[in-house]
Amino acid sequence: MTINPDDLYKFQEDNGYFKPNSESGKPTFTIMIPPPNITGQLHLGHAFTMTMQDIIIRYKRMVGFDCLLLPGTDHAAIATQMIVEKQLAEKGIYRREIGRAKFLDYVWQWKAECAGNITKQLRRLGYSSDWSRERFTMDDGMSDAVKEAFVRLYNDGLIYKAKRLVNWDPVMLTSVSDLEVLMKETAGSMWHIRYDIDGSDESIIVATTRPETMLGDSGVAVNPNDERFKHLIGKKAILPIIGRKIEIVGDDYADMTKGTGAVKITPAHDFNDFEVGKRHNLPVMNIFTETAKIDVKNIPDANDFVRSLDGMDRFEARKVIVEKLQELGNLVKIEPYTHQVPHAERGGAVIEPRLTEQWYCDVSEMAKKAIEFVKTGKIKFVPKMWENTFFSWLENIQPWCISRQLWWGHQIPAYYTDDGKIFVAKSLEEAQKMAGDGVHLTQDEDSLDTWFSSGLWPMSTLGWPNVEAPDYKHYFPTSTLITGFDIIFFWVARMIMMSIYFTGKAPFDTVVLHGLVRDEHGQKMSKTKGNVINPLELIDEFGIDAVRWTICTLSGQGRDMNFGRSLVENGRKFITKLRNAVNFWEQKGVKDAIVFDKTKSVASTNWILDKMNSAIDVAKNAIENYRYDEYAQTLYHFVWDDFCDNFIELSKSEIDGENGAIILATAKVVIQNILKMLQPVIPFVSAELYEELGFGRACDFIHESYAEKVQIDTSNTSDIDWMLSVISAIRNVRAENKIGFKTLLNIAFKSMPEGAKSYIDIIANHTNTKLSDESSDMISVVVDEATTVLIALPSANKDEAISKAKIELQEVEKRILSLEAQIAKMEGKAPAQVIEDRRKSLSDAMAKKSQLTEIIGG
RNA sequence: GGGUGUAUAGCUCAGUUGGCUAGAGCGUUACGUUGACAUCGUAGAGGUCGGUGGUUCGAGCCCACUUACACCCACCA
Repeated sequence: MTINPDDLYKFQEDNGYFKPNSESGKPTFTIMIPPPNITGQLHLGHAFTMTMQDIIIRYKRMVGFDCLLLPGTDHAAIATQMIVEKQLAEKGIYRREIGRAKFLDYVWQWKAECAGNITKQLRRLGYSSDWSRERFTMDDGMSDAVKEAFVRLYNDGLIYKAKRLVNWDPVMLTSVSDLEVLMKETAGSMWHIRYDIDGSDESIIVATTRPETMLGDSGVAVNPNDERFKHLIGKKAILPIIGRKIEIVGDDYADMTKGTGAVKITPAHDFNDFEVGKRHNLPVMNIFTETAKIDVKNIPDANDFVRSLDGMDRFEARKVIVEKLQELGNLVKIEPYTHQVPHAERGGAVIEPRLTEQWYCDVSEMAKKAIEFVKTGKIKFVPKMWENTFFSWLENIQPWCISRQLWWGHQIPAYYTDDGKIFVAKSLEEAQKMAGDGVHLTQDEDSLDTWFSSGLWPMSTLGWPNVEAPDYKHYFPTSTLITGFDIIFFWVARMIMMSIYFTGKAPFDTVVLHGLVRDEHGQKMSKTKGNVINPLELIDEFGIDAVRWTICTLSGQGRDMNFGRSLVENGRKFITKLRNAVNFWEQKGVKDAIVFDKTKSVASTNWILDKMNSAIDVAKNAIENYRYDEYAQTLYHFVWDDFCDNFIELSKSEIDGENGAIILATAKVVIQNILKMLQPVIPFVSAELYEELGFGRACDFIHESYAEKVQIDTSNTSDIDWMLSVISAIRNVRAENKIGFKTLLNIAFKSMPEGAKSYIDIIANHTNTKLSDESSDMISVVVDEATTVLIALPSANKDEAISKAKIELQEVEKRILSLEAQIAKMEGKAPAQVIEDRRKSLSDAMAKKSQLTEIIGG
C-alpha cells in the first residue's frame, strides 16, 4: 500500500491537523512564512526556506510544542505592478488609459490566480501550515495595521514629507529606496570638457561620465588645497553651449586625484552635487522629465540648440551634446571608462537621481534599539556572522524613503485640503473630522514601500494593532525566522525595528539565514545558463520526500548550497533503502512482534538500541541548532549502516532461533523511533510506513511524540562491534580466498574478548554457509579493526604474508617512535587524560609490533 | 575604497571549545551478491588541509602576513 502525499496532506489539512491549539497548555512555537511575492512560481530557493521551516515545526510538534506555522503571500508592489502592466501592454491595454481603479482590478485578478498557485505549491511541499490563518500583505487586517503604524509614526514625528533627491526609476515612474538600487559595472566614457573662465583667458577642464547633465550645471568644484585651481575659487566659469556663468567653488568633495581635479556640479542630478550645491547655495535645475527626457522649461537660459533637445532621451541627448561640444572645440579628450552605474533592482532601468517630494521615515532611533536587542542576545542570528552585517547597515542607516509612485500597494493615509494642508488619519472620515466639515479632502496618490507592510508581518498576521486579539496574545512574539540572507536589510531589520517600536518586543528570538541555492557545481542558477531547477518537476520525478530529504542534507551552516539532480537521486535511494528494510522486517512478522521488554535482550539488540540512543541524542542536538545537514547525516548512517547493514545482517542468523521474538520486538521499537526521527524531514513516507506497521493511522503520525531513548545495559555492546569487525574481515578474507573458515575462527577466537566468546556461534552461523566449501588449508590475514592484525601462516603464501608484515612493521615502528616522542614532550604539560590515551595507543602499537615480529620471525 | 565569507580526496562538502593514524557522500578500482534492497555488500586507491611565518608538548582549527575566488556596502569627475 502506498499513500499519495497530496491526498494525505489534503486529509490532514481538511481535518485541522496543522492547526495549533492554544488551549493545549503547551509552550508555543511559531514561525511566520516569509511571504512569497505574488509574481510567479515558487523556485528552489523558496522550497529550501519553506522546507527548513516545516522541518523545525514538525519536529517541535513532536517534542511537545503548540506550533503555529502561518502561511501567506506578499503583494510585492513594484514587481507585481510591473508584471501586470507588461501583460496588459501585450493586449494593448495601458495603465494610464484605464485609470487606477480599473488597473487595480486587473492586479487583484492576477493576485488571486498567482497566490492560488503559490499556496498550491506550498501544499505540495508538505508545508504544514495553518491555512485558516493565511494572510496577504494587502488584506484588510494588514491594511489596518499599515495605516495604524503610519499614523502613529507620523504623530510621533518619525514620518515626514520632504523634498530631496531620490533614486528615480524613469521607466516605472517611481522612487525607489537605496536598497532597491543595484550598482552595475558599465563600460562608458569619460569626457573632458573645457570651461572657460569668465574675464580671463584661462580655462578649467572638468571630467564627466554624463555630459548631458551639463545643461543643469550650476557650479564647478575644486579642492581648496589644490594649487592648480586655488586661485580660481570665487571666479566664474562659462558653461559651453549655453554660456551660463557658473561659480567656481572650493569644496573638499573635489578630489585632486580623480578626473582632472575639477568637477562640474549638477545639484539636481547627483547626490554628491546636491550636497555641494547646498553648501554653496548653487541653483538647482531639474533638466529631466519624469521619464528622463530633456525638459527645457526648467532651463531658463536655454538657447535654440538646447530647445531643440526638448523631449529627447537622456542617452540620445548625450550623443548630441558631445557632438556639439566637439564642434565648439570644448571637448578636450574622450577616454574609455568603466564605472558603476545605478540600475533599478526591478526592471533594470538606469536610475536617475531626481528632486521630488516624498515621505520619509526616520529610523535612526529604531535602528539603535534594534542593534541593542541583538547585542544583548534578545535576538540571535544563525549563523552569528550576519550580526556584523546587520550592525554595519543599521549603524549607517539613512532616512527610509517609504513612498512610491505606484498604484499597487497601500495608499498612503494622508489627506490634503485644497490649500495643501495635510491630515494623516486611518480613514477619510477621521481625516474629515480633523479637517472639519465641508473641507474638501483628497488622499495622497502615492503608495507605500512594500517592505513597510512586510515589516509589520509578524505582528499584523496575529491581529496587531488589536493587542487583545487572542492570537496576538498567545503567539506573539514568534520563535524563529527562517529566510535567505539577501533580505536581511529589506525585511529582517525592518521587522525588528517596527516590532520593537510598536510592541517593545523582538518579533522573534532567532533568525536563521540560509544562503543562495546554486547548481551542483556552485554556479548561480540562471535562465541564460539553463541550469535552473524547477522544484515541482523534481517532486513529480522523485517524490516530495526525496526532495525534502535532499534539502535537509544541504541546509547547514548558512552557506550557499549546491543542488543537483544526482543528490535527489541519492535521497530517493535512501528512502528506497528504508522501505526495503521495513519490508524485510515485515516479512519476518514484525507487525505481530511481542511487546518490547527492555529486560529481555541479547547482545545485538542491546547494541542496536545503544546506537539508536546516541543517534537520538545527536539528532536532537543537531536540529535544535538548525544543523539540518547533521540531522540528516546522523539518520542516514544510523539507518543505513547500523540498522540495515549490521543489525539486519546479524539478525538473519538469529531471527529463526530462540531469540527471534526478542529481536523482532526490538526491531519494531527501533523502526518506530527511526520513523519518528524521519517524520519532520520525510513526513509522507514515514507516515505510510507507520501505518503499514500497525503503529497507528498515517494521518496521526504528525502528532506522535518524538523518538525517545531506551535505557539498556551497554556493558556488552562493544563485543558486538568487535564481532562485526570479525565478520567483515571473514567476508573479505573469504573473498580473497586465502583462508579456511575453521582456521580463521580459531585465530579469531584466540584474540576474542572474553565476553564475545559466547557469540562465536553467531559468527559461525552467519558466515558458515558462505564459507563451508572453501579449502581450509590456506593462508593469511584477518584484520581486527580495533588495533591488531591477526595473521595465520599456512605455508603457501608465507613469503607474501611476511613481506606484508614487514611493511606494516615499519609503519608500526614509526608510530611507536612518534608516540614515545610525543609522550615525552607532553610530560607535565598536557592534560593527564590525553597522555593516558597516548600511552594506551603506544601499548597497542607495541602489542602489534610483537605480533608482527612473531610472524616475520616464525 | 570598507567589510564578510570561502580555500580540506577526482567532484560536492563535514570537521563543534587545539588532542590518538583528517572524515562522509558521489565517482573510481577489485571482489562478491542479486532470497529486504528500483540493487546491495566488502575492501582498496586517492589529501604536504591555498601559501609563508608564529604561538603551543601538540595546529585543518589560534595569531600575523600573503594568494585566489565569491558576495555585501560605498562610489556616476
